[in-house]
Amino acid sequence: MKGLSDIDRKLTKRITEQRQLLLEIIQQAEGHLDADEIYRQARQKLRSISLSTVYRSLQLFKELGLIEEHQFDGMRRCYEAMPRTKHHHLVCLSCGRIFEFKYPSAARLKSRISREEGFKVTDAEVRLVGYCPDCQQRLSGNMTNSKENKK
Amino acid sequence: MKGLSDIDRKLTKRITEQRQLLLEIIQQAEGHLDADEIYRQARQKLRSISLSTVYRSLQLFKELGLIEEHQFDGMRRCYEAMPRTKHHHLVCLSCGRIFEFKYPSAARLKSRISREEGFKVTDAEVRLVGYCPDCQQRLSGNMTNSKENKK
DNA sequence: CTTACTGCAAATAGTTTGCAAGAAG
DNA sequence: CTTCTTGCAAACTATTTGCAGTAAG
Repeated sequence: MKGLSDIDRKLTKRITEQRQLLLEIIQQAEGHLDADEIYRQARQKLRSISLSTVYRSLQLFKELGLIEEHQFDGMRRCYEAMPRTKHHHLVCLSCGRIFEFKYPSAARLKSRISREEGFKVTDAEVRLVGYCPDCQQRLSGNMTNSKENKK
Repeated sequence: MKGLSDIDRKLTKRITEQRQLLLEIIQQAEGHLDADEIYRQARQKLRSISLSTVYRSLQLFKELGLIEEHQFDGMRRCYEAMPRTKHHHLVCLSCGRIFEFKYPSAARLKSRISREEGFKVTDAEVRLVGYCPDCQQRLSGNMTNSKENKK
């Protein structure tokens, strides 16, 4: 016991090879990666890395505000480097890919609800689901049901 | 084999005591229930019902368009009777309760994205997170961390 | 009889945790 | 040496599946 209160604990975060690598992978990625994809990519550079390290690092990055975590209905969680500009997501029900779009009006909604409902809104996210141009084409052409891609 | 193609199978859905009970519970509920809560409520009326029946019925109701499934980041899935009027959700980060609000502009966004991006948008959902009036009060008053309620 | 539905137990998927060893300050 | 981090294996949680028995048409 050194006289430190509970609040003061966990001060020193080390920059390890693993963490550096993982963060790099997330930041280099154009899109959104799930834990397993990050793990697979990391193993190509650092054979010995473990899945728990991935999960623990993601947790840490989240706390530090370096990345953002999303979970779209029914899908596994995915991560992206903290975006400089706020955006929203469009999920394709067929191929599972995630697209982004801007929607500045969300800020207005946020303050409206805060004002009208007394709810302190910390974040507003708009999620659209549907079919991307590619999949619309593919699905109309042949009847092959291709829903199992991202399983 | 009766000459039925794959598409023709699974035609007859039976109305069983279990299904009736489960649907009733969901429809009577004011808010959103998760599978386990539905299970617990169902057992009070029908002791022998099993959790897998609950899951299988939820699946069925979803397919039939009788209920809607939601999954808010990190939380377990929850269900509500198919709402007559479209609404969106506000999740309290402290107590986990889910509130609803209307946002007609979402329809406009939906058609805008369809038009501009060639994405066929089937649904638009706005999700706000933050702190409900009750929790704001409670959290400012005393420092007792009450995040574990809904765990 | 044939098909649908159920409860039970076992399987899965994704994620988290305990622990002992190792590396950093 | 004290604290932080890691890999491994085991634990956990939410959900799904296989199966044999039962009920319904």
